[in-house]
Amino acid sequence: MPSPVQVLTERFQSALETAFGEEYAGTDPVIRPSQFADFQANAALALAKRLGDNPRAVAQRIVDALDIDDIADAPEISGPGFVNLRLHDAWIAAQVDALDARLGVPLQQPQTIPVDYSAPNVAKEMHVGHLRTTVVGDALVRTLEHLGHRVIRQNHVGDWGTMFGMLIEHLLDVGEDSPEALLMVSDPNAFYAAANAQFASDPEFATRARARVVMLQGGDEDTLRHWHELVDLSKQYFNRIYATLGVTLTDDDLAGESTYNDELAEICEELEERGIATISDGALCVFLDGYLGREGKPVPLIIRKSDGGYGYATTDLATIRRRVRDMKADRILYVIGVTQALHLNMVWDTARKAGWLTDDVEVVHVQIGSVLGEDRKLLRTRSGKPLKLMDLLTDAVSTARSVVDQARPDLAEDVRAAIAPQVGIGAVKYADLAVAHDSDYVFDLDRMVTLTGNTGPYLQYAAARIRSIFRKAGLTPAQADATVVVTEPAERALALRLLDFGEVVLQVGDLLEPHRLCGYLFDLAQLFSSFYDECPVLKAEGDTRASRLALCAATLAVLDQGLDLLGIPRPEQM
RNA sequence: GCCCCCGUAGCUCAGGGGAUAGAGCACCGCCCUCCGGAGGCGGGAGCGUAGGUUCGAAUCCUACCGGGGGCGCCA
Repeated sequence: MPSPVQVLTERFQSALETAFGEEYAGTDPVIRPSQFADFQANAALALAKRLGDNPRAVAQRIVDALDIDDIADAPEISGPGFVNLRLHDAWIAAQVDALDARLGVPLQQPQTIPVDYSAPNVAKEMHVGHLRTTVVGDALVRTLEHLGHRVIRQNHVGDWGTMFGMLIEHLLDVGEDSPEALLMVSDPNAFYAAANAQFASDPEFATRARARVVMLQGGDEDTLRHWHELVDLSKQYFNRIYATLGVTLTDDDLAGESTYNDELAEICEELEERGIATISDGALCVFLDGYLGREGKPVPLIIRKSDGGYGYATTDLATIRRRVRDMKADRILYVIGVTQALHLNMVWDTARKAGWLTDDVEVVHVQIGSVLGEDRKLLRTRSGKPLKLMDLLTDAVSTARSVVDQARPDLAEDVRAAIAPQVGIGAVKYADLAVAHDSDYVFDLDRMVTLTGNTGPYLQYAAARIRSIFRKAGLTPAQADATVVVTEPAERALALRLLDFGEVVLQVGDLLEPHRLCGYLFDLAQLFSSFYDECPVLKAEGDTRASRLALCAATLAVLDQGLDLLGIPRPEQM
């Protein structure tokens, strides 16, 4: 079921071909929403110069060749050469009727798309930065899969490094099943801090820790077993967060730094042999054109430290090689903080130079902006410490609880208790998704959970109320399959907007911008609100009632599908 | 110093080169005895500055101003 924009684009392209010849068949007719009609076509203005004719005359020639009587009124030429289009009510209604389970979302030519997102660190608390890459990444993944792509989730967890010597020794000291060890699951920063304090204050411990690092890197079996225990404890922590958030990541998606260990030496050797990397101050570095740092000095990408260890530049090179060579990626997404832009660009340029990244593979940095506090600085606790993510989520749920309590005192206690997490988590996730992913935004829990404005709870409420209409009608939405008839302006506006869903989802997958879907769903919910305000549904009779119920069902389906693509929970009632 | 991101209404944010720049919140004034008010209608107020490209710029380019971030052995 093509969207109105697609239908109109096709009609205009054949008109352009008819009017101006084959070479114009592929021209974009520039179909846009219009304040004076349903849509406008702006192609004439751009074509005027090329055709050596004035824009209004060009518009007339297009209109003369245009065949759209079956779907729209006679086009009007206005202003400097805009072609205004008003779709037939009957056509709009028929298009809504024709919506199937995909709701107008096309299946694209499948691509293989590894998506790198979330990427927390073992033995460290996830913070709001991780929250955003996790939530945005998951929405992109869901959307791309829905569009028919083969998405490979890549949770590039920080599970390797010199700090593991210290962590392992600490684990051994406190005992594997001790309460202190279980802090890894409940409060990983506390575990880390305890280990670190020991390292700083106890020379004997520090010596053991350093020796342990050597054993770990040497592949000592016993040490590896302990390392696994640590990673497993952290997995429990990650999974607790993911379950709370309703994120699709599982253990199968873990592709941590440690999984690249065997490739790092080889990568360095190859780059050095081929003269791409050189030793500088004892470290193996890649210097690339165009990267200058302080005082005009070239910025190195350090792929092997002077002590022989490897940093994240090397593992990131390994990720590219694996994703291009082994996974046969068409597109690779890195859903990572905006602060990593320089690093990523240097890694990509190095990979291109080495031939590991080829021009037929598109790499995209989905830049994630920072989450700020009211003071416009990075969000922290009042005492200035980084915020524990689980605390933040707990806060969100309890704030949502009070909103639900206030809005729905009629519901039973246990029902309200069940709704609160859906609303609270949905509110936080939606706030992350509703603003452009690369912009910083101010975290304001109270605003996120309100039932008015562009919030998650507003959309959840919209869907819940439509469900309640069907409960009251004694029907399931699926049973509301009557023919849609569009007469009232509010019905028309709602129906027309429903038809844009596929186009919007396509854009989200294309531009990797979930906030477009948020904006669309909000707009749709508002249009539904106006419709419901102006057009009685249950009180209407006969075909009108049936038609309006069908519109309700279509709106609910789009809201549900849209929220699902965003990963926002959908309470039955609220 | 170099590079990246960002300056849109009082606040939080949208605006894929197109007509008179939008929404939400906040504020002011009206209206609706409503299927569960996420009510409805109206109002004030804005594209950091200066150039350039274009028939047309919030959008593309350049400079400047202002804010944030990054820039050799943490990841």
